[in-house]
Amino acid sequence: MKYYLLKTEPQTFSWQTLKEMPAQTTIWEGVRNYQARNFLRAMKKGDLCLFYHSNVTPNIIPGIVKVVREAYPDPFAFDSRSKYYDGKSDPQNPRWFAVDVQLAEEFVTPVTREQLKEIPELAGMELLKTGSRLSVQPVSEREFSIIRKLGAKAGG
DNA sequence: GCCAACGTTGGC
DNA sequence: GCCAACGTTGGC
Repeated sequence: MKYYLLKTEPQTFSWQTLKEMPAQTTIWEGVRNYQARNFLRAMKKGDLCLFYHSNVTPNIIPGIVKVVREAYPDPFAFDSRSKYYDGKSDPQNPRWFAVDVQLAEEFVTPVTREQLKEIPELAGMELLKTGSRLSVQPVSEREFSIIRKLGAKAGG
């Protein structure tokens, strides 16, 4: 099993919205960066992802989602009305992919970026690197387990 | 293939 | 709102 982190701006797609989705499941679409795309394609059913809210104060991880459908062509890339439309993506040879994820675990206490920065073992995390913009990124088992424990702890 | 210009991301 | 970091575009 592998671990990842998925970034989303709450104004685009929030944890709350996910909770209200049927079966608390959503397509993870709109990834338009090749490196992020490659991580999406590497995901296997059952892999777990930290759900990260970027571009908001505070930045938090409210919980964990799991991959319930492995990578398939991102339908939004072919929809000319979508902001994620990419005319250069050929349906016969799709350029962009999506996965489906389902809410797996809601943290008792959302984990904040501030908290993460205080933990020496997390200093190497991609998320915390200056200028990191990768919206889909791998997380080590160790990092994942530390963050999961933080979230499970009542009172932060 | 280089690289300047430009647009976007995202923490602060 | 600022701006550094980064990815992409396109002229040459």
